[in-house]
Amino acid sequence: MPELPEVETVVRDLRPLLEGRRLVRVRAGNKPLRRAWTPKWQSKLTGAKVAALRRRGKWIIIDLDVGNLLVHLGMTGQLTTGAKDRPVASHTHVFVDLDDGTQLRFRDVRRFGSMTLFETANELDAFLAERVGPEPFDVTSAAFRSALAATSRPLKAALLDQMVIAGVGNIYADEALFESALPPTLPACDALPNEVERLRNAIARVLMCAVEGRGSTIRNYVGGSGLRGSYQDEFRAYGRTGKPCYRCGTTIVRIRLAGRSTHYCPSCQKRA
DNA sequence: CCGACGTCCTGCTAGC
DNA sequence: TGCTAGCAGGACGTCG
Repeated sequence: MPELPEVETVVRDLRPLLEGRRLVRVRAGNKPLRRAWTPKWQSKLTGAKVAALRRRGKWIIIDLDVGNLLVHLGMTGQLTTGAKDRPVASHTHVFVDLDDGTQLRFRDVRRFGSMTLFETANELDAFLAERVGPEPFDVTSAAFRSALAATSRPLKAALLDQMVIAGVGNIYADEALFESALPPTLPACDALPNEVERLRNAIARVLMCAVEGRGSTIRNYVGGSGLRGSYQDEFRAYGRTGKPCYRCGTTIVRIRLAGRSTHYCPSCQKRA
């Protein structure tokens, strides 16, 4: 469900509610998540103080004085706070009581998400280093160009690769490709330098606008305080199968690429 | 090594 | 109305 803008929104929402708080009690259900929850973490986390909240790619990092909690929302994950006694939604897997009487909850219907504790910063950094590449707002032209030059996969597949660029998922890959008027099927290594630069700028622009709109709510995404996003109203390619292209009027088509639905305009997402 | 593809899981809906 | 195939903001293991 969540890509960079949604994850960033959750982090921004939760930051003022979590930073400086102490964890009073931590409880996890027994249904396994993507990465198994270890029971000993419960005691390890009790009394821990939240130093900071940050995002890396699609990962949420909760820095504590006893280590770092690393959260991934997978497809359907929700991380929210609120009154401890609010009704418990189905598929809620982790409950964290805070010292101000509120409760942080991790809910994930499909359980593709995870919440794990790293006891040292080194372990966390090593874990992230092997699966998260440059942030889209920081990546240099040269780095992005060489990452794309190194693969023959279609552009769409390359954008979904978190080591190529962190935080882009199925929606924003389609939106950025539309914005830069590039075919999703183009082998990444065939993209010309000016095309790569156009794509890099489009990714940053699309993600920035989406963050401003608090992400996209298509199905069940909610921010840290339960608010929905609005960027779904700005989609120009994703989910617009059969509708006219905003640029040229041609019907937007959907194909299967890299195992994912891919939406694009067959007429204007072509090379000059 | 690289890339394509299946799998994990549950719920919703389009289409018969 | 009722059923079911197919699909869903992701990541990773396996196979060729």
